[in-house]
Amino acid sequence: MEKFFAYINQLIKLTEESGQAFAAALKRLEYPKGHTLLRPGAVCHHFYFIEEGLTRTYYIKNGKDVTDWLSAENSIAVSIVSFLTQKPDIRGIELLEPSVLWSVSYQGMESLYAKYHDIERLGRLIVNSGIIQMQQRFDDLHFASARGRYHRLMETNSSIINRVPLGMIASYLGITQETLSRIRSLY
Amino acid sequence: MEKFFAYINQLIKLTEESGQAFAAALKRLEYPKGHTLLRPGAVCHHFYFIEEGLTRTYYIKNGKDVTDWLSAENSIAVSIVSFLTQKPDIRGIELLEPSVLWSVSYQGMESLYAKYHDIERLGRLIVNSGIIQMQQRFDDLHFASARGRYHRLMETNSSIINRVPLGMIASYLGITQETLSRIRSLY
DNA sequence: TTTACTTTTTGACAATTGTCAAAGGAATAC
DNA sequence: GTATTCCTTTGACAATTGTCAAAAAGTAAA
Repeated sequence: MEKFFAYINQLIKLTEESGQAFAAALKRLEYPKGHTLLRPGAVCHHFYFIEEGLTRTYYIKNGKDVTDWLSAENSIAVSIVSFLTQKPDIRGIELLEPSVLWSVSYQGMESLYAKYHDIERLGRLIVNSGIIQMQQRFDDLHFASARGRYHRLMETNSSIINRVPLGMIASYLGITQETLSRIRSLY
Repeated sequence: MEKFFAYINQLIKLTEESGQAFAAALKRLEYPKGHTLLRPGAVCHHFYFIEEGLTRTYYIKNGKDVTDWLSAENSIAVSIVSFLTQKPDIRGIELLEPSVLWSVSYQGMESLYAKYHDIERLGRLIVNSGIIQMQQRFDDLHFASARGRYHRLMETNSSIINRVPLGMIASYLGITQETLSRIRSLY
């Protein structure tokens, strides 16, 4: 739990009371590789802080498996639109490694938001950082060649690349596995 | 101002006091076509609600002008990452039509957040809707052909398409103007 | 080890999209 | 109304990436 609170403390210092209320809303989870956190087509009722491990958010498009997002230690895994709207989404979440997670429910967050101003602020700041991450991802994807996208990912997330099968990296970058394999063979 | 409050009321009902404080932080602006709201490379100190008109967020990449976002009446124009981080960003914002805007400063929002819990919630909900929009845009761009992206834009934003030069639509979709022109000639 | 399964690479070819150049059109200013 | 500028289309060709198929390499289980 300290890891999660270290993450939160980067965003805001909660009061003693808020911090305890927040801690009470957390649930520790431990699952093996391959475990499904969210079934595709379901509503995302929780978000997960990853203390240890690796998760993949994905969906099936035209019969093909597409990796939408990868989250490792000290970051958050969630099907963000489904969580915010509490509506079903095609995205599912699975574990690529055995993981230790802290889950927080949508209802739990709503209760905390209503009761504690500073947790409402925390929620806002978490979504802020989500927007910043999405914008960076978007910029990478928008105007760069397949090779450029791969090399940029190498620079910024090389540790994750070696923990994930090539096909998943390829669809994450918006290219085919064959193209990525060829890019890698060239340098 | 009613238009802006109608927009806000879809997200949350502010208290009388909060509503008045928020209203006091608004500034009405009226500018001609071509006016620059934010210079590329500067820090985005304000966001703008568009009562009437059309704005374009753009940046220069490899010497080419890239349209990043288009916002029309009843929506918000902002260089989101720069606004949230208060750091410079390559994005600029300009008016594509004479426009009536309501601006809110970063500092103004911070003061309101600190004082009013419900405005902090409003801020969170506005960012939520921003992330949902970005995700939709991202999904469109990630796995669809140039033609598919154009047709989807036609379905969802046909009104904007006819108000914006083709080259700007093309870079918004991540394709060249020539390719878009050819797509359109085919149906 | 042997087998079965998954992941990665390679080849041949097709489809999509980009680049460069030039010509039409449309809008605006004088 | 003509000139000027901006916007859009078209052509020819090149570059990038995708598709389909198969082989090779790596991993895990029996």
